Amino acid sequence: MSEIPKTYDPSVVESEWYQYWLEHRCFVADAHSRKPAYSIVIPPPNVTGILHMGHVLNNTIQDILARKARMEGKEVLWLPGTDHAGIATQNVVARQIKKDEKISIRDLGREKFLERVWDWKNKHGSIIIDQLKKLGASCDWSRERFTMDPGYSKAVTDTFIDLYNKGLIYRGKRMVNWCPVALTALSDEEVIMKPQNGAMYFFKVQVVEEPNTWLTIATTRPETIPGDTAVAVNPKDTRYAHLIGKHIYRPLPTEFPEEKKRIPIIGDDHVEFEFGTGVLKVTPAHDKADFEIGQRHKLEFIDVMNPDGSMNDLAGADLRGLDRFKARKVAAEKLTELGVLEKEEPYQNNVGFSERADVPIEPRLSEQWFLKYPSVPRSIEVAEKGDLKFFPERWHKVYDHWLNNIQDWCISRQLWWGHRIPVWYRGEEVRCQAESPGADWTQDPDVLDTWFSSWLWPFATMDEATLKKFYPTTALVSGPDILFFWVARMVMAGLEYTGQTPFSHVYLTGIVRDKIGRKMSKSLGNSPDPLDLISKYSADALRFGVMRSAPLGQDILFDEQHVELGRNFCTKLWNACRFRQMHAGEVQGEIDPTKLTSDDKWILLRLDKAIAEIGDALRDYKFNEATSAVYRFFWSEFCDWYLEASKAVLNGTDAAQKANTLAVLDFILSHTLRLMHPFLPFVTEQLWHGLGYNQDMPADQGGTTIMFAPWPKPLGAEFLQGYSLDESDERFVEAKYELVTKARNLRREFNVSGAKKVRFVLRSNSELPAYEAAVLKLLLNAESVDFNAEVKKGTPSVGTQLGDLYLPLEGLIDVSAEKARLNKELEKIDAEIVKVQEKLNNPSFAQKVPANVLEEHQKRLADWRSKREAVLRNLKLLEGE
RNA sequence: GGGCGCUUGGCGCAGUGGUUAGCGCAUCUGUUUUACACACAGGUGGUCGGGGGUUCGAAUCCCUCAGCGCCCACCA
Repeated sequence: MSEIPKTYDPSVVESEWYQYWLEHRCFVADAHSRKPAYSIVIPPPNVTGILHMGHVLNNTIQDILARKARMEGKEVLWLPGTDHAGIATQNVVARQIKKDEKISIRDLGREKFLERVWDWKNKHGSIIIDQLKKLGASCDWSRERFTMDPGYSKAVTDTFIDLYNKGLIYRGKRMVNWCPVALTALSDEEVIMKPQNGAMYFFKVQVVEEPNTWLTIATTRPETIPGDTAVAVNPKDTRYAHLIGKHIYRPLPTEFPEEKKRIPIIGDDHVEFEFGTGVLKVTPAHDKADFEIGQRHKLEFIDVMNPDGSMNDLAGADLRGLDRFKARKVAAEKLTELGVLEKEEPYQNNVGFSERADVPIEPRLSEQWFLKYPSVPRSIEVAEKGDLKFFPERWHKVYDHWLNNIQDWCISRQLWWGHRIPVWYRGEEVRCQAESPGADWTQDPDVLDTWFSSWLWPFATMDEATLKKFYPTTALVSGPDILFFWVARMVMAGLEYTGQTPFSHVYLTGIVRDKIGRKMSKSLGNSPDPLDLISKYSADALRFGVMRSAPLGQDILFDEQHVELGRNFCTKLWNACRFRQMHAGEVQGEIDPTKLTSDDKWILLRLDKAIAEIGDALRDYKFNEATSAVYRFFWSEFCDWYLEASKAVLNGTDAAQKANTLAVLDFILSHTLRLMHPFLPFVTEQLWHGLGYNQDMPADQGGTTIMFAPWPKPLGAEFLQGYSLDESDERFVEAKYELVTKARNLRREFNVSGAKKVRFVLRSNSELPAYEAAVLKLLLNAESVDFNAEVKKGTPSVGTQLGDLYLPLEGLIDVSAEKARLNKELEKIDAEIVKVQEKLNNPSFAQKVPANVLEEHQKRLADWRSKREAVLRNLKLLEGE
């Protein structure tokens, strides 16, 4: 046992213990262990990323699960790593190069650029890993993986080849979400719909065959008119149905000859009667729905834009070279000049934005690789059958809905940073294989969507032995924002390639928001730097604060005050342990059951309850409940009551009794530290050693580190019986504490300072044992507690379950005031009695209510009545002689 | 348009049919009492978004309205 210093300096302690754990290989998972396995794979953060509050939440939860599992005797693997994050990383490095060297990456060339990205990765890639270490994450760093590691990359390539050979991957010219800034295709999931304020343009077109007939078309995108290859109406729409088969002249580009502007009027069910004018311009190359109409009617596809979103030659002389937004305005002007623009109305619609570049995506026809998702029915089935469970459960529905409506996944990206598509071309020949078939073959220039690699994460990260021991993993902890991107896809890949769901529990955290509910973001500047919080309050404090405010799957409104609370809690723990140590003595061994005081029994029972509660809460992933239970037990029950009561013995003279109380204190503290360790790994480790609890333990049971000390189990019937702990002890002690609270209230009401030692009188039928009297005296800060002594008329009093308590006050007695006070009290009690009685008098209540509820109500009534009697007794005393 | 979540004291949340609706923060009062002022003791403050229903009994179940938020969806 080393001496616990007066103040706790987390900054030193935390880094020392982390180093210690690393040196003792505490986080390393043994694939050949005989212990039952518990495994988690980390959601790999972006290599370019820095730790934010979402990571703190996510990884604290995983760490809690991992640490608890270790203490429960499991062989734990928490597998860490990072994601190459294609677009994000490419952007970051490209921007840096542009800034430093004023050159674009195209100038640099593919090979050179990739070298730069690797340089960047090697230089900065460990930042977020180091930050996780600061947080206390107990990951097995010896197994750290990166999605572009050679082995991992091979898995990605092999997967592609396999799915290709199965006919699930195909190449096709289709409508994709095109990001005009990143110049790449995106998956549907990477598109974010945002309401935009734009305009609806109404323009008219002349029917070729009926020059007197004009149709009015509504559009938000007049710049795409040069790409229109038909006009569509609903065949059931009587206003227009007769025109199907005829033609109109497309107004743009103006300089085109008439025959080039002549486009058909077609009938298609997709057109809504009510919307706009009921006439739809069809632009198959620039709109997903129009593309489908185009296919149905074998229309021409005219692409009028360049990849960067500017207009090309086909858009005509007026628009050529203009940016799409500028072109929209110019197109509207042209329509006005032609005299065909009827009106322009403000209009709000949803526009898809590129997640990364935050610009409107362009639906664009392009040649891409697509994947028909594998193992979809089984993915739905495993969740239905409960082999895959969601916490909270409601996410199952969301998962299910997505799987039932998925479209093929566009997996190719026009980027350089990522896994190259393993497809080779020679003229018309195509081959899908890892290595080049020969010198005259060229590889597909595209890379794969980052998620096409991360969906293999739970198994592609593991070697054979590790897989055998730790796969499938136990739990996955993720934010709900990547449920589709990552979680669902991992299930599919897992089922397809391992035949098993890669994890059986999915815990979806809330999203961390600021205290007024906004999403944390760099641009708002409302995201605190977790490292600042750690250096200000400690990692333990940060973890505790975040956990305490993280209800099951609800969004978390982050407030620094939570962290402050966490720090205060650590300090409280520190001081309570110091208190134990100040009362000297070596760690006490066994508790002598015959020497237990009522308070000892009470706190042991409370501990038992807390252990059960914390265990249950953690089993259900209710981290805030677990944290609250820890908090309540330790602070409100142990510190506020037991510790204070224990001073009656510790400051006394009975050495044997003292030793027993110290043994109880050690028992409680040892359990408490272990219960807290998953939440507060550092301070608990420090105190575990500081109090010497490691000394009697075998090395793998907490002798070296609290990390492997056994996780507390409920004490069990045998223990409770052996120590003769039962409800009567609980009731008595609670009555005692109730008396103390009431007495303190009495002081308050009569302005008697809590610091002043005063005399109390307790009048009761049964005498209190000396120990109880001593505890009362201490808790009441009394000069004495006189049993059944005489009190003067008008002495303030309060009725308790242990008797009537009086606070004799010389010279301060005011009979009428006291009478008024008691009468007021009486009124309150009477009201309660009426309430309960009314319930009990209701005949259907007595009939229908279960026996225990009835009993409870009767007990309550008796309780109120005895309180009433106490007040009446005292009133009588006031009036009497 | 569909789905989901939320609405409890000033703020953030617990409580999902049965004690006097809890907790933390904030606030007010008192206390520097040898574990802790990052503390201790005590207090003020809510009838549980509105309305209706089921029930002996509802914050808790059902219906409905309203507000906030999220997700999904090819209405130009």
